Amino acid sequence: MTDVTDGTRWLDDDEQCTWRAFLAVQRLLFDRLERQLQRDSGLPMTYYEILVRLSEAPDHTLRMSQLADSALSSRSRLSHAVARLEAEGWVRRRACAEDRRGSFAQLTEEGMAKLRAAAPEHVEAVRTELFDALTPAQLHALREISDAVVAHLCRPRP
Amino acid sequence: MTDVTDGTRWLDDDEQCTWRAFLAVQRLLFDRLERQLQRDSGLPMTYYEILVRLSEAPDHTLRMSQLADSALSSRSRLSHAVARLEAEGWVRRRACAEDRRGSFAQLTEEGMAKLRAAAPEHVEAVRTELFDALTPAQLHALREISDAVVAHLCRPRP
DNA sequence: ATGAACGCGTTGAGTTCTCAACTATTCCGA
DNA sequence: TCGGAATAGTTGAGAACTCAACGCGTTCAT
Repeated sequence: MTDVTDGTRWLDDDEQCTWRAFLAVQRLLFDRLERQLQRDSGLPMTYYEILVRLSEAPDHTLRMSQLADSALSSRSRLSHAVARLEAEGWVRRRACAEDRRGSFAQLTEEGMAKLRAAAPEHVEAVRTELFDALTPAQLHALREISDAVVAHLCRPRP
Repeated sequence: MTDVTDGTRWLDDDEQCTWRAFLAVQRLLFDRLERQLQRDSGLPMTYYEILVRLSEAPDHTLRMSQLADSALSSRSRLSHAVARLEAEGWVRRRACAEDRRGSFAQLTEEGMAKLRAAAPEHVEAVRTELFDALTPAQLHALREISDAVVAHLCRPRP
């Protein structure tokens, strides 16, 4: 698996450990946050994320494609998600006059209430599970690392 | 949402940015790796992970519960996953004589071949999408941060 | 002015995941 | 040694996601 004759740039032991530790964070942390949010509020994190982004938009309204971009979701995923959020009464779709292919998603009052109810426990979980584990220096490093990776992933594809 | 009278330890602006950047890494990076592996090898990352852990075990064999622990998977998730891997002929289940509730999962030769075929492109993707974005110092920091979070999450629950 | 290419959003089928319930076995204290 | 609790693993139903295909509106080059 670490044969060097095949042109693959395999990971060395250190890199391997780093990668696996990072993978472990990803699984352990997000499984836990997902579970907390589901148990306490009946929402997957991606749906919560959608409510958050809408709550920050002017008039609590965003074009579907802008919402997909800001929630880092595929169009399809967002469509399915908004369908459920609409059925629950937390989001409403509105037609777009300027571009009649498009549509708006708008957070309803009930949706805003739902978000307000869900937020405290979720934020508390993020804090206790992640932030409380790290020193201020580590938090700062995490910020820079994350920004670097995001920039790298969003660069024009080579 | 940032009302301080309710006892919730809200995130300040800096923390908010850190959290969102980290969340973005999680979504962008793992969506991409997942997609690459699915496209090139027809495997979800969690299934790939299972094959990896088995390949590292003595006799390519592990108890289901050990496998679940080492792949950071729930029992149920693992059961479903192994069912598919077995149907593909990549894993075989074996009864456990010492504890007749238990069972072993063993990687087959075909499973090993599958893993060998899938690995190079996946490792290459991990390298180009993550490692190439970071300086050696950042990689080192990422390792320490990840270890700290994992230790924090695995500590005896308070 | 027209038609091809593109963009927006949705849909349906199939896959993977979660949760809760279940069987079967083992452990352990009285 | 008996019986309840704990452990191993599986199952099925339902939720969420992916992919590919689609319908319809817009854009743009000719």
